[in-house]
Amino acid sequence: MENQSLLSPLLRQLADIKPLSPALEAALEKDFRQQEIKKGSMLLHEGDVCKNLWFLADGLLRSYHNIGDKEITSRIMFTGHIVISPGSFFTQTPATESIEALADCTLATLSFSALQNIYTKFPEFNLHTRIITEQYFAKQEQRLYLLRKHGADAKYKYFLENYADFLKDIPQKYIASFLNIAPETLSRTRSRFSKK
Amino acid sequence: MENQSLLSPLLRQLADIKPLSPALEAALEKDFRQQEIKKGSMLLHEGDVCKNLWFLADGLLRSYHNIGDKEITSRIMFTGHIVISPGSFFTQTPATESIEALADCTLATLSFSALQNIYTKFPEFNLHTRIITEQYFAKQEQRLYLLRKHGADAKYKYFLENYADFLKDIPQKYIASFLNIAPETLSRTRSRFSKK
DNA sequence: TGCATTTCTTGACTTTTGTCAACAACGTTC
DNA sequence: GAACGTTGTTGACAAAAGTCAAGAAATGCA
Repeated sequence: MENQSLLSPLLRQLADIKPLSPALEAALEKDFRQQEIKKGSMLLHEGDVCKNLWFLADGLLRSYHNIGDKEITSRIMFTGHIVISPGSFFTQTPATESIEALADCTLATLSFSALQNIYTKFPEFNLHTRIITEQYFAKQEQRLYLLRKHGADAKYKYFLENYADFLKDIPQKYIASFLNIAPETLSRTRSRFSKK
Repeated sequence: MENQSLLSPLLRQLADIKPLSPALEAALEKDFRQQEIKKGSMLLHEGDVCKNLWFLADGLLRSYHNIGDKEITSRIMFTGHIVISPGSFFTQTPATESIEALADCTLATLSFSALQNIYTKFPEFNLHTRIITEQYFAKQEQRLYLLRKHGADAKYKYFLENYADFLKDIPQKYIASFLNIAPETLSRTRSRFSKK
């Protein structure tokens, strides 16, 4: 990858877990390639295999499922996130979700096969990804907790306390979808909250 | 651990990922200890740090959150599962969930610190746990998908297709809690389904 | 700046689910 | 096998959220 600074936040994140050998760092810089996508375009289509891992150097992404005739937002990912469709990437089977860009994005892209080669050549990299997977796992738990909350008010309150800072500039319809409630319900909940 | 056969399903699972060196296998057999708990007893209390990883050699466990005045089931774990409270175990911070035994259980228990020692002595073990964490991560996604489904009927249908085989002998009130619906609603949904 | 599109809000209404209560079914224990 | 506690079912009702529709506000684009 030519533009080294794009990858440096990720490399720093990895080095914080355990310093990377120069050879491993060089391999990562070689195998990640830069990718730009425009707001509104799709990074992954439901049914396709997620063949890449992305580091979102800048921008905003949304993953969603089509359930019946409506879209339900599974995750919203912003600058600094490592992005995959987990079930699809890990097992290289068709994805059940799509990923779209909510803003122009700059990505660093690593293919599944390149990652496997890195694991083979640098077995110590398993430590880094083990820990990162654990971190994202714990985040998923928090997400599950939100969805289990009863009542739009409780969900919105939890959202304010745990996600609002990150998801400040996002259209409300996506927040509603993230909370798994109708946009109208969110609108009413918000006006009820602001009256207090 | 004296009773080697208790651990062998886990060792086989690990060896399927990549064969274990005899030294690593010996270390695991040494550090895992056998533990029995009775139906109804607690394996982990909300607020405590999850200091152990368990391999559920036999039995049935349920994890749940106390939300408001009611319990909401997060997971149901049966024979063969690796059990932790993820957010708590990975970061050694207080758990937000409790784990109770729905049946008499036989467990193989590994402490967090023993696991860290194993990582230090056998860095190659990170490969195994990286892959296992990925597998459980993908399962969580499926769980999230269920909770996002709208309507008791759709949830129950998804449950039948994806979980029913595993959760056959479990009281319905826990299934209802697993689906995040009231037991009465599940009862009505079931009777509606059986009429078709 | 002005027009067009999208998003947000509000109201009226419908549908779904939760709640409470009574009772039936089941399993356990003595 | 009788009495108990637990679990599951059913009904009536209340509460919550979804839906549809109209208009306001915000945004994007020419």
